[in-house]
Amino acid sequence: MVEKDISQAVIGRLPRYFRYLGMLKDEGVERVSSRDLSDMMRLTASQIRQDLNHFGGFGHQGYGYNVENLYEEIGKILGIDKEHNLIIIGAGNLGQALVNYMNFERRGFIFKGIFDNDPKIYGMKVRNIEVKPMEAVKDFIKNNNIDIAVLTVPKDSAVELAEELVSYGIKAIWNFAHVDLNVPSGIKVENVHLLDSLMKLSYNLALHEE
Amino acid sequence: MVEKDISQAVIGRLPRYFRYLGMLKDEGVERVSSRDLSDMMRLTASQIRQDLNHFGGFGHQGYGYNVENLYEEIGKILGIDKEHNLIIIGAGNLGQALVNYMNFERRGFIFKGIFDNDPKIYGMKVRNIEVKPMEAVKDFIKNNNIDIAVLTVPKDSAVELAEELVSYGIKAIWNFAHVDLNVPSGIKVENVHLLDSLMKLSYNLALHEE
DNA sequence: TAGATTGTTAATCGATTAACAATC
DNA sequence: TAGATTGTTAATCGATTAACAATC
Repeated sequence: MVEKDISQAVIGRLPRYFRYLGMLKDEGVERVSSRDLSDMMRLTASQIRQDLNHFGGFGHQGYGYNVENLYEEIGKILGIDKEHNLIIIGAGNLGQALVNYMNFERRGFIFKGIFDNDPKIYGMKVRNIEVKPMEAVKDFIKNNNIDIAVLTVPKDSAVELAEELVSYGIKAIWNFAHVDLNVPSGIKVENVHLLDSLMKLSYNLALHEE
Repeated sequence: MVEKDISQAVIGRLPRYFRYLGMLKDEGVERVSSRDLSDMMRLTASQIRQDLNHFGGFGHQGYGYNVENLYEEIGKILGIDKEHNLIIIGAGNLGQALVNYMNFERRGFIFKGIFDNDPKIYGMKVRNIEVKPMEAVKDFIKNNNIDIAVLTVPKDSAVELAEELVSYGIKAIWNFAHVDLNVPSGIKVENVHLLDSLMKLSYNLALHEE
């Protein structure tokens, strides 16, 4: 992977392309034109072609794109042709819900460990994974080839925990805590700020009310 | 609220402004300049001033912005000066986790009802709210002044359910199902596509690996 | 071959940044 | 008053859309 400097706007659309191509594949569709795909996805054919051509010429003139091939190529670009090992920090409701959600595993995101700092739940099992104390996380990362840490802890401890995880070699954090993490450049953070999302909905709702 | 045609890029930044202003308020800070705020938030002072001026001149020359005042104004813009009543469709792990998460309620997002189509869990209580059968949702919406429906159901039933909810008068949907809903214009949808988010992280991780 | 559709260049549109007069 | 900082206009940058020659 040497495609550099591709805007996050483009990258943000890739999973959606992937999803639509997966649907077409499941329907047994063999090829699709940028025009047809754009009709389905409600964006312009031009944008689709521009987006894809950041990564290579996957299409054929007069034919369009081979669905199965393009699906696979986007999968590779997204790095989900390989498995990823995850740990989750914070075994609360949300943490447990994520571990129990099977679709991540189907796409190669495998939960390997769950950690918490509440002794009352040490040993508790969530989908066959035992909750371990935070003290065990350092060795666990080293010994289990962990790529991604999922932070489902209260915001007050999140910033400090992120720094700790980075010091143990974690390169990517999926952050559900409602706070901006402060990590060195090179460490990838993807925020899921649920309250922010809900506020956006509230704004758009207020706009057309009354 | 008559501020129209403001780009979603701007709106997407409002909750973050709100969060930083809340922090400053809690620290007892009285005023802040766009410059100071931009240093904290790692964006340009120019952008902050442009963003805010979409909604009005909240600052004062030579002084900056009054923290408490700006915090309140942004709260109003986001529509969280009022309470919102929500129902949740799908009482699985994620649905339960959301209901149990107290921070939504603290911001005026109140879960009023939980619905599912699995008879085995009818009557089960999640934070004192009883899970009701889907058949009850129509009347519930009518009688309880519900603004927002939260969809935490498998993707296969989501599209149909969304249409049903719209027919009952729901104006906003917070969609956790991994599918694009098909609703009339005017109905607000905010998607939380967790798998897409994780894929973005995977992409960015792959980029700098090896 | 004729028709379809790509990849890519050029044109447009929109968002961000810079600059500065206004003014507290 | 002098200094600080806004609100706003102008300049720049980047992303999206349009157009079309290349070619399957």
